[in-house]
Amino acid sequence: MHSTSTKRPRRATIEDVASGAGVSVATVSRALRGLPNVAISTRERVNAVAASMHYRPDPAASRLAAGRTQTITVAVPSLNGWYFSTVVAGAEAVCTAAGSDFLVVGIGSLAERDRLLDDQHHLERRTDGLLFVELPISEEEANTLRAKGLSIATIGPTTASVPSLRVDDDAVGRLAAAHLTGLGHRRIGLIGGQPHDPMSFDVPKLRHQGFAAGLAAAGVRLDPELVRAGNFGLEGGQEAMAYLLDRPDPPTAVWAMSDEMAFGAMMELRLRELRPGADVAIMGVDDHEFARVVDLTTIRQTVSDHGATAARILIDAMLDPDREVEHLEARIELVERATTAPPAP
Amino acid sequence: MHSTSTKRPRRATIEDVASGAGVSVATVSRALRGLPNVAISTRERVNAVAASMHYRPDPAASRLAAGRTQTITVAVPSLNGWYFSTVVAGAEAVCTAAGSDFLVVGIGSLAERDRLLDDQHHLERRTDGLLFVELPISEEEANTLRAKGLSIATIGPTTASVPSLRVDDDAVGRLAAAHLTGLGHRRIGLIGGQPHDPMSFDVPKLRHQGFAAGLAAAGVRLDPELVRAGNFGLEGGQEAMAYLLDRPDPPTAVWAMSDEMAFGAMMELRLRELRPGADVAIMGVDDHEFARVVDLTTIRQTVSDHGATAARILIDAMLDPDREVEHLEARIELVERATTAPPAP
DNA sequence: CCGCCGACTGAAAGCGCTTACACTCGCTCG
DNA sequence: CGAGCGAGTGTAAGCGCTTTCAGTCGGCGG
Repeated sequence: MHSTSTKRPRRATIEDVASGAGVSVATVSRALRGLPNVAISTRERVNAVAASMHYRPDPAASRLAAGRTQTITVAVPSLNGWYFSTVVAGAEAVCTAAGSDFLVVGIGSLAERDRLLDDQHHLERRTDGLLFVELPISEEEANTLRAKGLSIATIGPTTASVPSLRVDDDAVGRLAAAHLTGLGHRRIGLIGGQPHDPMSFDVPKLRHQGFAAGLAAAGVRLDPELVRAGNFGLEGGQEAMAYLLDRPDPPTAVWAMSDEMAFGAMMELRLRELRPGADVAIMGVDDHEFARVVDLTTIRQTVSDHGATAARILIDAMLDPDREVEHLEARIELVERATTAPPAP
Repeated sequence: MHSTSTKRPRRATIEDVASGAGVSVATVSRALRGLPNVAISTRERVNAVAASMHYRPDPAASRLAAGRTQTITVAVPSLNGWYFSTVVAGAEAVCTAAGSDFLVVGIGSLAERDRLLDDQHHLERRTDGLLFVELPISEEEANTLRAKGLSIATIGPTTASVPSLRVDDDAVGRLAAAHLTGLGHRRIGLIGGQPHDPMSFDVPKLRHQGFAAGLAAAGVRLDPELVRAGNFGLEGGQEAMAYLLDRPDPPTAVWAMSDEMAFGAMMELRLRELRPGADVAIMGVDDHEFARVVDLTTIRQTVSDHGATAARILIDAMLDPDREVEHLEARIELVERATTAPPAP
């Protein structure tokens, strides 16, 4: 028991299977992958022998020989944060189930995104498909990637030639506006994302637009004084709420563009001993798992499905490159809870 | 513009670089990987040529030839849930920075875990290192994996021969007990994880033990009547709290083994119009991002570091197989907030 | 009865790297 | 002054698959 250099038994190769089954390696390769032109009897024999040997094709070898990697990569701004990790979880399940390896690369900044795209040689022979989560891709970048043989899809930002899953952010804004005005609020604040956040420029803008339009439809004006942007996390929401409450004529209702921001806003309310709903109506977007915990009114997105659906679209596109480009739209739904109520009289 | 069969330019290979630099492919390979026995001048020339050609070694080819994959795989029970996604995020950052591909595989059940380990041929030539998050590994399984040439590390469950990062769950329990008894509570409840949850059997058990011991040290008995287990999420916590409050002699303070469970417990309090802190003291573990939102007293773990640190340990072990097995212990720290207070008089 | 076709199989040429081994020098050392 | 040595380089043999191409063979139409 003092030899550390135990030579481990060679793992079965395709040749072992071939000789075991009395056929050539070519036939084994075909049989195992379910290609046509293999006699049933041969196929069965090969499968049996392979199984008995616990044979697994070496991924590196087949990648090298076939030029396909059986790998899908998801590029995501961050793995922290409920939204992203949930999306990734959904995608992982689908990709793994489809027999692909699932690679994750975190893109923390626009610079990293550019590096990834710029240096496409890094990706080129490393992955077959690329799923961009909330990362905008230009037509041109898409073309370059496709020219390298990569399939792509996006969640969030939409590019005409790239299959995508998006949320109708304009509709989200309108829905929020309708709910709040429906309750009778007239003085309404908005907590948004950084309008200049280069990572997801569209979302805040569209939601803002839709919200303003929705208010207008109810005869309410969105006072620019009551619009405050911050980062999409807790801090951003808290800071923005503090700002709004400090206005000379503060809002009676506030919509935050994400539940996490709404949570932050609620923290600020608590600090000031104001009650959500009773003193200030507050609502978010996402139906984050914890929205229930604090009884937050919100607009539900089925985020886990987002990842799964987008992965599905991507895989479809990989299987059939001639398939028409799919642009799906995710469902949204108002969830009324305790943090919104008619304004205090 | 009607030809879809644009043949893309061949990507540069090591041979292109070799002829470009006027050396053999062997020398290019050595130069690019920083191996010794390459003249400085040669190395520089090769690097320059490679850079000018945007050359990247084909990962599949080098994997096949070298037998190393430059890939680290993290096996995690789920990507949903704050704890796991945070750990994974930490590990991703380190692995990517170290130049490894980062593969994620979700292990939703014990059966899947067994499949993964059983069918080790699946992993064998697919990854160099394996990080198990909250997945127990036996000595024997560890040996088999090592025999296949895989390096391993764990977060959570500890196996003697496997580098690991763990939390002293006994100490966690004692810390919680000390805090609650210090406030003057005597009738104290415990919301735990499934004792039979095969995925992470140790954690609930050890925390339970430590908690009981901590109470005992303060002269308080842990009434079995006031111990209730559920799953580690919101629902589990809510259900358990409901159960505890329905006891004939309900507790004045409750410790939940995770913040998520504590949040669930707080939901139940709200349903019954009881105030956390004032009516029932409640505390958790993790310092989940939202603990601040609801002002929850908790025991902080630096979860993001967990992933990063464990990845670091794994990489170290891979680089130097003879290195002594590291067993690190994560820091814990009491964070006092508003949900714990002395018992109502 | 013969040629042709389609179903099936095998031989062999890679895929783009790594690495053992052999080799060439210009020096140092005895 | 020759053997020996080490630094630097090249040659070539794989790594374990996939895929093209060239068959082989039995059956069927003419």
